[in-house]
Amino acid sequence: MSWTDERVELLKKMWSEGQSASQIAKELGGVTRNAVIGKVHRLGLSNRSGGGAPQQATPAAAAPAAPPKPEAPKAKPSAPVTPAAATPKREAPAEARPAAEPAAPAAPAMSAARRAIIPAGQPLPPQPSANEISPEALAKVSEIEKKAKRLTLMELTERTCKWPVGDPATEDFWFCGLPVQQGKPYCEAHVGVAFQPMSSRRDRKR
DNA sequence: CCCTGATTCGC
DNA sequence: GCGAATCAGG
Repeated sequence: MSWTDERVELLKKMWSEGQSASQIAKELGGVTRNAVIGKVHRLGLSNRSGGGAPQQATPAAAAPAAPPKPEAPKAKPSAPVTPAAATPKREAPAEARPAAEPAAPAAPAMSAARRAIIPAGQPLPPQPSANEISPEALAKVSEIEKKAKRLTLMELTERTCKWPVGDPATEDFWFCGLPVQQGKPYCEAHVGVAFQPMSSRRDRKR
């Protein structure tokens, strides 16, 4: 693979968006994160500042080269607003057993998809959910989504949060990807809304 | 251990 | 110019 114009463009775009070198490498394909970092430096844009600097820059970095930033702060269209913050709460699986957890990501993702067939982008509140997740947990989730790695299904590993965000039927769909909590399939924030203690349903008339 | 970016240096 | 190896850090 070589650094074609298109690839460089994507690199620039992603880098200024705050994506990590490894994520960019995955997206580009055919290159390692080292290659990406190397290119970033050769392009002289190690200074990420194009609208927002959310990452965690290395404090000890005396970069002598700090050329002007030609990249204009292109408005990031990605939907920061996600109904998913409230969406998945409905299917929050109240699992009490810390054992076996099959295809965790598929479950919530799919169920969200089938219902999304109706309205896309509108809150889908029907469905009398019989559980209330602490507002704190939900707030935490919407916040965490800003820092999410936004991985694709293929990029998920055993230690990346598999919480789905967005509508699987659209481009705006990804998995959290943040570091999972010990043994769980989700990150801390998502574990909070995914695993509910058995409650609010003392009457399990069946 | 997982991850991050920074730098070096043979190619 | 490129990027693996390495370094330094969280």
